Amino acid sequence: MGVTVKDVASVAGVSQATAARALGGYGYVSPVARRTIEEAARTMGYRRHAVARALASKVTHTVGLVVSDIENPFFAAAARGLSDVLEPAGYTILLANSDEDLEREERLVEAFRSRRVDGLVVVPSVASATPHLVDLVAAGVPLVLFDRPVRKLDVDVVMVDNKQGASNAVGHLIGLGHRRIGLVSDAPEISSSAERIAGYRVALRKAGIAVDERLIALTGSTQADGYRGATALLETRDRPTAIFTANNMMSVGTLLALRDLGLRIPEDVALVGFDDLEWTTLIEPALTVVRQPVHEIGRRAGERLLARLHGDRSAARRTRLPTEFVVRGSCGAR
Amino acid sequence: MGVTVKDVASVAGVSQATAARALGGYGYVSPVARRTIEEAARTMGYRRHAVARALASKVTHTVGLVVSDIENPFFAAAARGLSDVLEPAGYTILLANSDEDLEREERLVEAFRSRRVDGLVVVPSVASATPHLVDLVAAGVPLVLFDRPVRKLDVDVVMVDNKQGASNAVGHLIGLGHRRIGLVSDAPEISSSAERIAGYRVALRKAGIAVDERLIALTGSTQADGYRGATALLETRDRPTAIFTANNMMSVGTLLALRDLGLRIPEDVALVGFDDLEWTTLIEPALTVVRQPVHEIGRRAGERLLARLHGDRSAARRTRLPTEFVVRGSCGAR
DNA sequence: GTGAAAGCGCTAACAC
DNA sequence: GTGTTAGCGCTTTCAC
Repeated sequence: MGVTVKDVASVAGVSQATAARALGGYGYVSPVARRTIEEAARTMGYRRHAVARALASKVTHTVGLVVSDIENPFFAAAARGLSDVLEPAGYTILLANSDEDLEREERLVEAFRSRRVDGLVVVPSVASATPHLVDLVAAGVPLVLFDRPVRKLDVDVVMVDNKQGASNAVGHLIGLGHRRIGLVSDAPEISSSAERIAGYRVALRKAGIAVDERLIALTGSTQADGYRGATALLETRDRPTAIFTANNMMSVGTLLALRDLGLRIPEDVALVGFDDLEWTTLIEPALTVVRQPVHEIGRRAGERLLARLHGDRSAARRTRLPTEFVVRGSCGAR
Repeated sequence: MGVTVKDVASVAGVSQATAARALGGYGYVSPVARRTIEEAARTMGYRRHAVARALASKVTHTVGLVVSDIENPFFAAAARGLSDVLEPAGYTILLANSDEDLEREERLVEAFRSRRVDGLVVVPSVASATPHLVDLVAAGVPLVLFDRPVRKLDVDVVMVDNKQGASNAVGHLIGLGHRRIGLVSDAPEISSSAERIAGYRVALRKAGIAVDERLIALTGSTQADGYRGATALLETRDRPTAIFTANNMMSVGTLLALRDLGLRIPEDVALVGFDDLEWTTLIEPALTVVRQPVHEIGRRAGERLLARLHGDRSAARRTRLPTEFVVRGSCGAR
């Protein structure tokens, strides 16, 4: 069916090796032969067979990406950033969603390995070094962790300074006079969330405010979970005067809860969220947020992976990008 | 480095062919042999080599997905839907962004073909039958078009009834008494947009209202473009009393323009948008929208592709999913 | 049911 | 520079 290097070679009147060199872009080929071969290839409709090439060369020029859910704007943006650096470099991205489920993540990583990806970028579901990642690293497959580190796994990580970002946000609220500040977050098993929770605690402690555990709502990862968490906090008789939400899903859920309870922002409850999305300036008042450099995270991860793919054997690097605190109306500062 | 079928075979004391049959899950193998082989494979850490398998069997179990931009929530949701049906079926998705650019799209499709994907799902940048897609179809590679059809290309398409959706929306606005209804859309070269524009015209015509071309702002695909388009419409002395935006990007741009001009919704200008996203109920008033079944579109595309992959040779099918008109505050109906 | 042998289409030594 | 010759790891006839 398809035109092979061999076919092109025989038409061009050269050996398969020469045709392969010309078509594959490696080794020496005389300009004359090259032209003849390329001409033949074009008229014959030759198309490089990446699968055969990969089998012979042991390099697939594919990279696996495992995110929690590509529908989460944060991961979509990061995926885009990653693609923007990997694709021009000749790599194709294999995409999969883990839904924060370890078993799924294991299956996906395994599927990618059997497809012999040259490297992997994964958003780890759990913070401890699970076998599927340890084995991967032991086998020498380049791995870049995205958004979250994994304990005792010495690989490149690209993430933001979650603790600092959260602490800034909560500190800002404290500066505004708030003492009872609620936190709505998803599970601390997700290490980025754990760091944000830690940042929340640090800011309070630094201000000499005792952490009231009843003001901390730890829940699932969905918007509905955020809604429930926020509602629980808000329905107590001694409700918080301000809330910090640990990610965009929690922000949406909390916003909805606030509305359903008829609470005004920032008069009744001040709000600061993590993640800056398009709609944050569309709502009234606009949401004060901790903004992450979403594309940059993806790009950096791509660059780190490319370096490894190009043979960089230096020590694992932990890239911590700074967050930006964007003050708008919801915190009550204006 | 890696453990091969051959290695497993020699340890298990069978021929390579038998081991391959047991490990590959095809052909006959006695229960006894199978157990021995699987046991050996497990202890030796055998991992199937999908690349070699693909070369030999001519089936890669990979599917290429080309979207305009994975960051657009519409495409992210569709990608998720696609993944939800393809992944359980054993397929891996190769993802790429075309940015509505034909040349990029061509390069990406070519890259996927050289990787011998079993099938492709693409959101075509242009509505006319360009060679890269025609050749693909001629070569017998299953192709499913996503969101938009391509003229004279007889392949499966999964999309929504854009014209009907747009016409409903505009008709609703007319029913509310509006006569000067503006339209903010991206380029009509994008056929889904062309259909929405057509729906807008149809609704007006049906109501006996002459289409005023000055009320139609055709612009680029970004939110900034939408902002510019809406601003242009709104700054005329005889501005529209209502606006219909053809997609989520245009909606955001228009919302921002409205705010910057100090115009209230729906008092000064009523608004209805295409696409229903999370934030549409977060803003005040909530946005009245034409909702697309985003996941369903992706899932259907996946099912169509699976059918083709499984040998379905029936006539190309055009799946048109219905949209849903969701009335909220921005249109002024409440 | 199992084995031998011939590829799949390409890269990679190595000799010329 | 170019050709020869082995594979890469698996599937796939086709005998037995």
